[in-house]
Amino acid sequence: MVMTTAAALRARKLSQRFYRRDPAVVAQALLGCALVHGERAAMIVETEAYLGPQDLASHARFGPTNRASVMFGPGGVSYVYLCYGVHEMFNVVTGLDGEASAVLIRAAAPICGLPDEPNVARGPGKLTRALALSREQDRLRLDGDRLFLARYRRIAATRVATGPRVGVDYAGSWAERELRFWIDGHASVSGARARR
DNA sequence: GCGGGGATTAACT
DNA sequence: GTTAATCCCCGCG
Repeated sequence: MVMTTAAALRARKLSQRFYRRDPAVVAQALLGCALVHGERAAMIVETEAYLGPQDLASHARFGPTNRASVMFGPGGVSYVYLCYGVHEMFNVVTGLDGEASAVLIRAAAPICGLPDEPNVARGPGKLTRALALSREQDRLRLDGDRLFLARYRRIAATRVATGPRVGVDYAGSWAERELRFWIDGHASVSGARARR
């Protein structure tokens, strides 16, 4: 078996069209896809959808602010921000221009260019660290040469689990919506507050 | 300007 | 289970 490289994944890059759909649809479709940054690549195993200004868990709830205005543009672009003054979070903007939706990438399994340990990118903060993603990668097209997503593994619908999003208890009834998606039983899915 | 708090993590008790 | 780390965004005045 030949080791997959970041260069080999380039041929399977996702098009801009992929992202211009409903964030919950994109969140599920991203499971099993590869997130590639330079020579590093990991398979996405956990995502969350954020629906728009009406979603009280989303940064879009404040409108098109300096930080989050990229969410209001067309999909296929990165949104990276600093959380708790400590961790950077990597998001994929989705939908059409004017629809402020996005998908948070919460966990991934190593493919190449990073330590082959199931926990190295388990959790959104650890994922950005493992893939060397930071706010320098904010607002970049996701079909670039160094930063892109690609088809990698096909995940059967029966292997996809859903549940409430993590860390958004302040969002009232929006906290209960099942907008978190993960590959059931995968060792790289974040576990701490996985279930409620 | 000021103050509150957060899409987290690791290291404690 | 609890908490520190650490910063900048956002709302308000």
